[in-house]
Amino acid sequence: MLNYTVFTFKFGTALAVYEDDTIVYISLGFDNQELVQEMKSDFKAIDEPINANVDQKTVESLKHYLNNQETPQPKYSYHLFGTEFQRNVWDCLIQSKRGETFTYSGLAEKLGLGANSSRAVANAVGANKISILIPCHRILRKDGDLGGYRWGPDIKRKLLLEEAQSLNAV
DNA sequence: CTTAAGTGTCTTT
DNA sequence: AAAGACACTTAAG
Repeated sequence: MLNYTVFTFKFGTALAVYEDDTIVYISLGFDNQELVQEMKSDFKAIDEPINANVDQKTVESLKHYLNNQETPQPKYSYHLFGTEFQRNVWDCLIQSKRGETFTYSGLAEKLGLGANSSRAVANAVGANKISILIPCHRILRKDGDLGGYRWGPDIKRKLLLEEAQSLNAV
């Protein structure tokens, strides 16, 4: 049974969908209604009903993670909806460390696709439904631009800034 | 600076 | 099966 919950965190509002302790979806934003709406349209292909019951333990640990940005937590198992290609791309990101950054073309090469299929990779990256846990904010354009971010460039910038700072602090 | 072409995958006809 | 959309990149005006 899927559940979802909306809560605030350091950079705004987050909506998480989970089943037991498996995180399935996280989106970020600033407006609760918008987040719920977006989530519902993202899950239109899924028949299962979504309740607003809150598993307090899951939510607390998730909040803690979002606020502290510690290294990926093994206790989360991710169920990733998506094609094999998309999961390959996402896996690359999940295995990345804090402070690490990529370009789309670099990621494409890493996947054995050749540097000019960057657009395909970008497409797959953009399709991810679990913000932060899939650190798609660590991807920058090759020309140095921030690039796009599904949940808003502001949040992306803040995340990168914080990761860079925490890296320097160590 | 701007424009255009190349590129692979996904979504929608 | 085909067309269009993309969180891109590179090269050429």
